Amino acid sequence: MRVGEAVEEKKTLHSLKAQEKEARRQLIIDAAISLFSKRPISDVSVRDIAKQAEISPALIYRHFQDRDALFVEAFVKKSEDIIKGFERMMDENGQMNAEEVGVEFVSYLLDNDLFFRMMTYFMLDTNINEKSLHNFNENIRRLLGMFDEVFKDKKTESDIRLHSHAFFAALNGVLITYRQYPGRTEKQVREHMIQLAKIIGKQF
Amino acid sequence: MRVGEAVEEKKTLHSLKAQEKEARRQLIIDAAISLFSKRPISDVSVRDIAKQAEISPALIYRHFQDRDALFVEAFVKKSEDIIKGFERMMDENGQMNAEEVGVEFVSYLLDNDLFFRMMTYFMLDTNINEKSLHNFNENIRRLLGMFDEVFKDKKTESDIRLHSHAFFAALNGVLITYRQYPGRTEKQVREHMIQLAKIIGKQF
DNA sequence: TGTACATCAGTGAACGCGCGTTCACTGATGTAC
DNA sequence: TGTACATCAGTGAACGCGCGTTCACTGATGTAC
Repeated sequence: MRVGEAVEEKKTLHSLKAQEKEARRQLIIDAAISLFSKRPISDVSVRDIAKQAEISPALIYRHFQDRDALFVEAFVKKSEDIIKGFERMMDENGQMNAEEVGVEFVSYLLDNDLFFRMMTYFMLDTNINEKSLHNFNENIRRLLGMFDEVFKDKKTESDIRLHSHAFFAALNGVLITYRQYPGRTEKQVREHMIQLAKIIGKQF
Repeated sequence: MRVGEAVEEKKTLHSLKAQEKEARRQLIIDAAISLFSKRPISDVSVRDIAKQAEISPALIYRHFQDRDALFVEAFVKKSEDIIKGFERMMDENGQMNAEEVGVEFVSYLLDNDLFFRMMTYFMLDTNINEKSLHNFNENIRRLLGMFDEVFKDKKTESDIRLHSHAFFAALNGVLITYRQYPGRTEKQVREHMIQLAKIIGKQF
């Protein structure tokens, strides 16, 4: 039994260690996210992140292969948080029609504008590794699942997913296209986007 | 009269000079565009552009205030070219309904993918000066004008522009959202986007 | 027509900087006997 | 229980590089008298 106990304890110690390591990893990722929220992603350096996390830059390379790997993990984690937040909001609101969902979606993503800043940043040139990409796609699929709910009574089975795709893309387009509307205040931009979301929602 | 002639000649010489200068400017801009087409915009340096234009890097600063000014001019020029190309295509095709326009738009911008790469690049952090922004907006307005044509019989006056905005944004969204569809070939992505453009076109 | 001077496109090399990443080391903790 | 050794998180400084931009200069062309 003693041998068994020893092994048990060793396992626990090891897993505690692993947990600590994971926690430190997350601290680094959180530091990155915090900086991404404050300024353009391309202006954030490894040194900046180390400083924010109050560690040496060298330590980052004990947790991540390179700068890109850290950036991608931060992106995937923050996306997940944002999508989960939207999910929670949808649950609270209960059943909604397309117009209402559209308005909620646009409004929520205007409040969480890092989502699109990250999306566009990573679309431009970064190569995302298999595992992170899979993780990210899982989140997007959940998001599309929420859109499916809207159409589930009105369309035939095979059309549902296609309409979700189209609706989702259309709302993304509103958010991206009018982001920097010249000569309009932030509030006016928001109102215009919501108006467009309503128009699109009505059609679907 | 002699004096008058002299002035006339001087003017001409001066304007010839100015034309030459403008031509050299355009060569630099074209070199930039040519590199943007080949690789990620953020990977293109002033030295690269100088090399492509077969001039010294220092000369670029005799024509442009700084790197960003050159990048923005290249962006505005190429956007204009692409939008003009679309305009020409629309003219050739004659009157079209929303579904047809949607498919043409998506298809054309897939062939000219630099447009969205530039759009997203410049949306992220670059500050565009007043004059260039004005120029760019003029082009976008012409584009929206083409969309107006689609709705001009079906909607009331005040609704036309709003519907153009919504339709334009929705199609942009399709192009941006499914750009990097995991596990699909370029051809499959194109087909999916066109399918979505049709769905959106039908609703409008 | 000839000459002194001004202008300006154009250059290659250098400046100064910040970046991602690695090096060589420290010191705390765990392990084996 | 004490001691020698292994492991590994963590560090500050350094490496090497490429960037945007400027410097100090050249040489061709135009201008004035």
